[in-house]
Amino acid sequence: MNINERKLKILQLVINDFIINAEPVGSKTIKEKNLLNVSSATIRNEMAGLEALGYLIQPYTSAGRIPSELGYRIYVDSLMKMDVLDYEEREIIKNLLLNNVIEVEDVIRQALGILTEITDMTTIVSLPQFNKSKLTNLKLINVNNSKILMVFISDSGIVKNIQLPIEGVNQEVLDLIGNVILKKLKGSNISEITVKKISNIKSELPYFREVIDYIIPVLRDTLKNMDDIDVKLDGINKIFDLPEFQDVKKVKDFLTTLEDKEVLRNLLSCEHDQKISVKIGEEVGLEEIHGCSVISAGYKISGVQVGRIGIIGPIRMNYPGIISTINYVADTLTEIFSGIHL
Amino acid sequence: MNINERKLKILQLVINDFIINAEPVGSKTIKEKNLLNVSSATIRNEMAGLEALGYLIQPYTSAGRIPSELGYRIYVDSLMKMDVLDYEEREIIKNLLLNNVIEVEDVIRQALGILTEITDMTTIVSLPQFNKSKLTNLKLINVNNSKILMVFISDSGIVKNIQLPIEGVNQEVLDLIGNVILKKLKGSNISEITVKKISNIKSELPYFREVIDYIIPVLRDTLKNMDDIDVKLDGINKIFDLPEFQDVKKVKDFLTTLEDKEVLRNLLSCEHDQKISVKIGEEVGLEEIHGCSVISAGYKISGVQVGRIGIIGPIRMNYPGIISTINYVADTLTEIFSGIHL
DNA sequence: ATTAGCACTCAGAGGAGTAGAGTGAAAAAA
DNA sequence: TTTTTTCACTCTACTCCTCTGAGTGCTAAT
Repeated sequence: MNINERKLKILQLVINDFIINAEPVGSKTIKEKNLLNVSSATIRNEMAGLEALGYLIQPYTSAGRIPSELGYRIYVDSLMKMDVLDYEEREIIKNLLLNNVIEVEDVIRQALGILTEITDMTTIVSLPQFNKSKLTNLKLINVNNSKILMVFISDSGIVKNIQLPIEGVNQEVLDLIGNVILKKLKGSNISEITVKKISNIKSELPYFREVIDYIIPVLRDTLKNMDDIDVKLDGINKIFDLPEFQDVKKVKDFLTTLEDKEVLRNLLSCEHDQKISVKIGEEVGLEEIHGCSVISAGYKISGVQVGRIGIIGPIRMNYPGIISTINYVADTLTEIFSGIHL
Repeated sequence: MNINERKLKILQLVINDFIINAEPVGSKTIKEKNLLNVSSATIRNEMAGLEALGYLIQPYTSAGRIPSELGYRIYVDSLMKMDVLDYEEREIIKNLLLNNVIEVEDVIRQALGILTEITDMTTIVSLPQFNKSKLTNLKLINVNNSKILMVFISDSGIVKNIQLPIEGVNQEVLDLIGNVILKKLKGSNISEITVKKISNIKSELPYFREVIDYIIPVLRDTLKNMDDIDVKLDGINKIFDLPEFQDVKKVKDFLTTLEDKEVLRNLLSCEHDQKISVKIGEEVGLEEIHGCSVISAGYKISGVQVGRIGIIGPIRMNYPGIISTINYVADTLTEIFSGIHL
């Protein structure tokens, strides 16, 4: 059995139909689209061929066909016609995102919300990795007699707070210590701030040893912990409207699995930081989640891909439309983060 | 038809059984508990009486009875035997909470997680209202040439950051301005920082007018927006294990409704800031949520009730056990927030 | 006032029957 | 050889029916 133009055309029609109706597609349905001037019997023969090739699946004898994961792969790689977002849609997205361009995290959260509304899918985003950026400012602030606040600021405009329990150090001393630490570390790539570099600070601060001895290990641990990429989720209840999630067990599995941030990171991860990644079914690579696809696109801050934004939904989804939307949202994020310097 | 001891005893037994088994309770089941030396026929008569009084409901002819909301109300108010948490359970809760006593928000989040695990219910908490506390420190920090960061610290140890887009103001100037604003507002109750009070600051800062003119309205707006109580949710997927949520529509309604923070605030609100609040069924007062009860307890920071922690679940729940757990968790929060001064 | 006895009710499970969508394959047509 | 017509066949989903069992309410006896 070999593949041919007509088979591919039929595969495309079956997938297009199944994406909309979520029900097995029969030869008669394809015939009625009037795009192939052949009878339903011919289509049946071709469909049997596509099944033998592994692109279609028959749920049971005498049902129509549904696409296999391999079928979707072919579809995504070579059959689907990419949508181009029309001007209005692009303007809507851009304007909504430009609404709030002060804090990186807020812009991203906004983008996630917009993507949820447009795609009607559950959306995921990974926030910029703090440790990929450079430290530009650091402050120690007295909270009260028993606690100080450390504020880190990176060149990508991300702010991190850490509170440390330290007894009675006044603000002047904190400013002094803070300035010495900052002078030593300013401009360093955060992931490159090593134990050695930090230990050097000590030699420059002969006073307030007890405070320094306390702060430095905390600083080190904190920077180490920033390795974890933070991930956000939105639109989980979009799945309730999908026929794929009409039984409670499926919903439970889906929601329970997505509670784990490690899982979310995994969903968004992809080889070589590709711009667009489309994982279909088993390619998603999580044992807990079956029958889902993940589409994501990377966004950049100062030319470096620092995070990804995407969606997760049933394998049956509008790939071309969703890919273009995600792509545009990611591009707009990149544009906002580079144009207006945050 | 009048109420009597035996009827109340039967009501109690029916509710205790229904809480566990989630199925209509028949006269035979009650008889087999061997706590009443009467026949099932007598129990049937009494149950018919309880139904006439509105405490029990028969889902259909020839089914057992289930408690009505009124029945649960009587149960909670006077029939149930309050559990006392045993020593071990108290120790577990306390130790888990003492694990992390640096930031108020982290402790509360931890408490929420613990409550979810112990009660197997969806949990809700309202974070301390920033505007009920006093401003103790304020810093302006240069993020980069186009942005500054304002850090507010309150006496309850809560920290808020706001980023403002302001061009090229150097750190010395920011320190100066920050100090003047702080001197003027330090110790003020945040909700009492009025427009007038803020405007007074201007007169003390004859220099850097353009920066001041920009910062002051932002400061005012920010403080005004802090009125919103922030609310957190945990354990939403606990509902999947409950027989009450075995159809997708119910799950959808539940989850969709709880997405709205305003709804969550409503769930936790109660008259006169009672220590413990038990809202049963319709008393929950939300049109969108039926068949649920909400139990919550207030916690304090420096003697003032600043937030509440609680659970939401089906009306059929283990009231005595859950009430004592929530009560203990809230007390422990209060203790942590007062003992170790944050 | 309580209980035993009994006829009655109703949800839910299981089974039979039916409709309809869709197939595969043989035979006819192109 | 390829395509189409035709038709028997398959399988799900739905409806209708019956049967079972839990639980009731009522009556008469204790």
